[in-house]
Amino acid sequence: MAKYDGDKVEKVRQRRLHEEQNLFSRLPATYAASRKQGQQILQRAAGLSVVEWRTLWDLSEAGTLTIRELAEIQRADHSLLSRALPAMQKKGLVSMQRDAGDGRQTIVALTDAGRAAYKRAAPSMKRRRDALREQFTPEELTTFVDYLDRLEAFLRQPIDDILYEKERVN
Amino acid sequence: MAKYDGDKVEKVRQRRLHEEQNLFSRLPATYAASRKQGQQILQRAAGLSVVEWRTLWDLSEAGTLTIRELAEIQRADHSLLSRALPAMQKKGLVSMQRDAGDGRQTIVALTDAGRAAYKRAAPSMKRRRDALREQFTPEELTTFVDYLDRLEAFLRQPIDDILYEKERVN
DNA sequence: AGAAACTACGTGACAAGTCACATAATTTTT
DNA sequence: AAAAATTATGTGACTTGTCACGTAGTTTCT
Repeated sequence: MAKYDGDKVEKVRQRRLHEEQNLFSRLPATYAASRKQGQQILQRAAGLSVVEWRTLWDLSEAGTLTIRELAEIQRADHSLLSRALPAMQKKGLVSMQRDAGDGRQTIVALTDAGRAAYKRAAPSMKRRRDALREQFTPEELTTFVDYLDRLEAFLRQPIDDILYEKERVN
Repeated sequence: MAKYDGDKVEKVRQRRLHEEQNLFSRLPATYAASRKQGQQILQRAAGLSVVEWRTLWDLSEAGTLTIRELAEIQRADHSLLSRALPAMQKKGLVSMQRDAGDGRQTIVALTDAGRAAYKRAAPSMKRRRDALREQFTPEELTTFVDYLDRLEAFLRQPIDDILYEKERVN
């Protein structure tokens, strides 16, 4: 005895369809899917979290880095790293030591275990990036990144510039 | 006495540049910026959170909805709504009642206060959407959403399809 | 040199998501 | 009709991310 309210179903469909065209509502869902997929792959391949993976990758590519540098590369707040790193150290993935030259900084370096974990995860992550390249042409990817660039620039504007744009002298 | 390690600076720059082209690493930062901007506007305009705003908007457009329907429209997990709604009820923004017809469901409806809060926030949010349309042409926006569509479809694939694609019989 | 300003990091509090699992109500099967 | 499967919701635990603020170390200014 399905009490089917066709009108209601249609309303939901309409609303969902409408949201489908809204960039601001698509972005969270797309990112959430990305994060979830990344988490699954990393968990399975090497028992790593996304933040851990990014950190190992950056250290592999750029050598030792400070917390601030890691945060800058990852476009994230330093506090995220500040919290994740001690745990990574405890797991033996990285070493941390105060910079002798500048006592404020902490120098983070890969350990052998960190390098090994990176190597366990890297092939799967590479396969994922390769698979993405099968879905988009190089031109599309370039355009996509360009759109994200422009969107991010827009989003990082002071909100007054957006809300009271007419008063801007531009 | 700036101990300037030019080589190191260059490494960081290189690494950041590299990440700049990586969709998987741009997405989190772009989304974070979007969320932050939305939070600021909503907080200032009506003291609302993003989840609250979405919910008020959906209810305004589609009438009363169940928790599942709200989650579906928002492409989010039902638990997010399940947690947010009681607080919204306490604030007087929505009413919740068990569906008499199907005792599993909860019917969520706007209250007058909810409608008022929606009306306070809506103009700013509309201005933001309008401002976005000044940054992208309609064609670009369509393409952008299409890319997000395709990316999301890719991301929601079972990870085995991605990691062992060669074995797929497709 | 001492004061003032700046920088790096740690940490508490919160928002927005996810998953897994429990429970109760409904629907489908046998 | 009873059993089995499905569905809607609630809830604990966790990840990723933000901000604000405190503290300590460095740099700049006077």
